[in-house]
Amino acid sequence: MKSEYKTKPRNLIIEYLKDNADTRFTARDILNAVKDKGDGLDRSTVYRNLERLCTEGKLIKYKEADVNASCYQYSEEHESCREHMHAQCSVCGKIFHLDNSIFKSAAKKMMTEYGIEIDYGKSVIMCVCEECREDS
Amino acid sequence: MKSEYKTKPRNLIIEYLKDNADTRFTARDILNAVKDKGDGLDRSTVYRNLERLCTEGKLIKYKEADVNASCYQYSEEHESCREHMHAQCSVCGKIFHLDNSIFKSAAKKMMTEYGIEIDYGKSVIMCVCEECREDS
DNA sequence: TTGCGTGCAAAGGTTTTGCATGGCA
DNA sequence: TGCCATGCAAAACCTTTGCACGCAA
Repeated sequence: MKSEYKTKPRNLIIEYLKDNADTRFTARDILNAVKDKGDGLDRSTVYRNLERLCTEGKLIKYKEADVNASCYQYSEEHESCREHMHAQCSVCGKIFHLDNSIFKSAAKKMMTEYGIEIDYGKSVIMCVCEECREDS
Repeated sequence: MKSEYKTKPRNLIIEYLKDNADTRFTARDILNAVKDKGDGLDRSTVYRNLERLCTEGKLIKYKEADVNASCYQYSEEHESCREHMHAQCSVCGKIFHLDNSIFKSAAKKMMTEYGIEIDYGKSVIMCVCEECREDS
């Protein structure tokens, strides 16, 4: 891993991530937010930084059926997002970090019945959260 | 729903779907496959047909983190792919249709611990299948 | 004949890449 | 000074759309 320099663009991006922890956002969201603050930032810089953060495991990258762009999600509390499963509300997009123990029984059955082994870090279960159920 | 015409391009696409049931593919995969067979087919025709098949519920459309293009999946046997969960091998892309009963315990815990309700039809659990585990 | 489907071309959006410049350590 | 990161521009992709033409029923 290359050493890392602290630069203004990078700080702006990190700042955005911290302000938007546990929600989904796209590269464009970051660009717009930074622009609204009066700062400038180039697309390629955003993409390169997001890419790096993903490689370092600090960020999750995924795609949603209804969204053209890649979505990202950052979480300060969860260092090991590659090791547990996530659930996402298909209405509001909120993300939940699921404890692997929940799937103990399911994992066993998936292995015996289908011969497959869960890849927890890459799995996202779609769901509807409490708030969104109440709203409807 | 408009009435449906049987055309050569549409047949080529359907043929591809049947030859590639239960695997993921992109619009480009279809274009390439058809081109390799010596036939011609336009991008827009492929997209329009895939769109229609999705609307009719005969095809599932989804996106993967590592793949830029939309992925599709067709299954002859499973009419109700919107009602059960799927698992996909992150190595070879093979898709498995999971019986919802497997998640009985997990679903209960997700509800009590996180207040979330699984959306089976939209969920895809990433996994590694038996063959791919043996290969590595 | 009617109207649906196709091919073509163009456009819009996302993401990547090469390169020279600028800035951190 | 020596790298690393940035900005800019261009290009590569994916996907959608308008339109005229062709073809199935």
